[in-house]
Amino acid sequence: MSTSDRRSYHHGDLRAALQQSALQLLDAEGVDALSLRAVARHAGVSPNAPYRHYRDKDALLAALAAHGFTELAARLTDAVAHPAAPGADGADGAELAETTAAMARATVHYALEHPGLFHLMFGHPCIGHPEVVSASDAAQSVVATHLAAFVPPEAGESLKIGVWALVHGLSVLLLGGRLGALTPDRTDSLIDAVVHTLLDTGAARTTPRADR
Amino acid sequence: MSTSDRRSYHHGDLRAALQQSALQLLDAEGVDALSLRAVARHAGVSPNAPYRHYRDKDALLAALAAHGFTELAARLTDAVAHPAAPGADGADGAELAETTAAMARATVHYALEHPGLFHLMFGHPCIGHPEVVSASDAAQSVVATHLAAFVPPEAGESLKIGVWALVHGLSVLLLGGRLGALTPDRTDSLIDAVVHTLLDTGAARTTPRADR
DNA sequence: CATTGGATGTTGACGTTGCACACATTGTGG
DNA sequence: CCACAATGTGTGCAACGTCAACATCCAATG
Repeated sequence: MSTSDRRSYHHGDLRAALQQSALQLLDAEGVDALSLRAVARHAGVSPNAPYRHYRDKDALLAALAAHGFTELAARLTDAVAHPAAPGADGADGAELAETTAAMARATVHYALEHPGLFHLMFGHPCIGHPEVVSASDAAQSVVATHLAAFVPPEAGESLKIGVWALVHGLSVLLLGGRLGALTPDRTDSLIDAVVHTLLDTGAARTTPRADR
Repeated sequence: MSTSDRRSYHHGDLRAALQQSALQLLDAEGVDALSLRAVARHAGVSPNAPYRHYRDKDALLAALAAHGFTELAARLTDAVAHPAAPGADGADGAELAETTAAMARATVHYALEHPGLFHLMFGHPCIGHPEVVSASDAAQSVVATHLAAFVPPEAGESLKIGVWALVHGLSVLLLGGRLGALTPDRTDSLIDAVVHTLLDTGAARTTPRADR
């Protein structure tokens, strides 16, 4: 079978299998091409089997989106925990920009890795589901936490929103492939350049870092 | 009939009527609730009439999206042409932030006015349509033009991408209603605060040459 | 052990959708 | 005046989401 062998009439853990199948199809075929029936087919069960585990199609999509946000949050914390930045100039005042760039890179990578999922997470309107909202809030709070170290709580709210918006906007732009096809390296340096152009030099430095 | 009286077998300008009906339904019911048949119904014609004017459903959606980008571009130029900014005098170095905030406000307003359309413009993957791409590029170039006055062409690319990403991210965030329900006034001041937090003390002052 | 009940998967059906085909109606150029 | 291309209609089909009824299995109870 596509995902795992079915022992008999009962499938050991259909819920997880459906989620897995849905994720594969989502990133392979796109959001709107994802049909509940196709998911069931891929999992090797009848078209109506999913209804024993999800109330309707939106419930499945919501579960996928929530999973995506949780995974994104993990990526974000990882990205900040051990930075992949080459120069390692972390000591001076550009830490804010560097942290932001790291989170932007992580988000964009995740978006490019899972385009269908990402589009579902941010694009689908039916995702007012509370499950999704809380997962999304958790991811956002990761950003807020990492940002809080650099600014007074006064401006923290604006910064948080701005950075989250910037990161998300960059992801969408790059996902759309509108900025030309880029190698992963070029993508990273583009992200760095954009982030630094916007908010470098804020507190400490006064000259934009113009590399390249 | 819903839109206009049909004189007889032939409808004077079905193409435009369909577009109009589709726009109404789009913002009323949401993107995925929009069916070609519903559009035809709303326009008072048979389910297959649209196929004489649009190759398929995606073609209709693409036309709508392109229309949206064109209208957005117009709003952007308007917003910068006669700024609605309150006490802010534009003579000092904060012009960049003020211009950006104006464009962000215009975009967010447009997004909140036409949520369905906006979601289609940025969310729908089937919009690789060349018609949409060129309209989107036109809108983006409006942003680039207004930004070019404040920075050297060197950093212009990064700034353009960053501002476009920021504006789009803010729109999505506010469209999603994730930041709490806001009055229009509160929305505007939130946008201003975010944009200034990101740009004011940073990029604006770092470019000493306010050329020309 | 046998029974039985709830959880899980299946089958059939209904209404809706996007789209392809053949057909009807029109006003317009020869 | 009339054929013809443009435009709208009708019918049909496969796929979809979802509901209702049925089948099958595991597990607890006697």
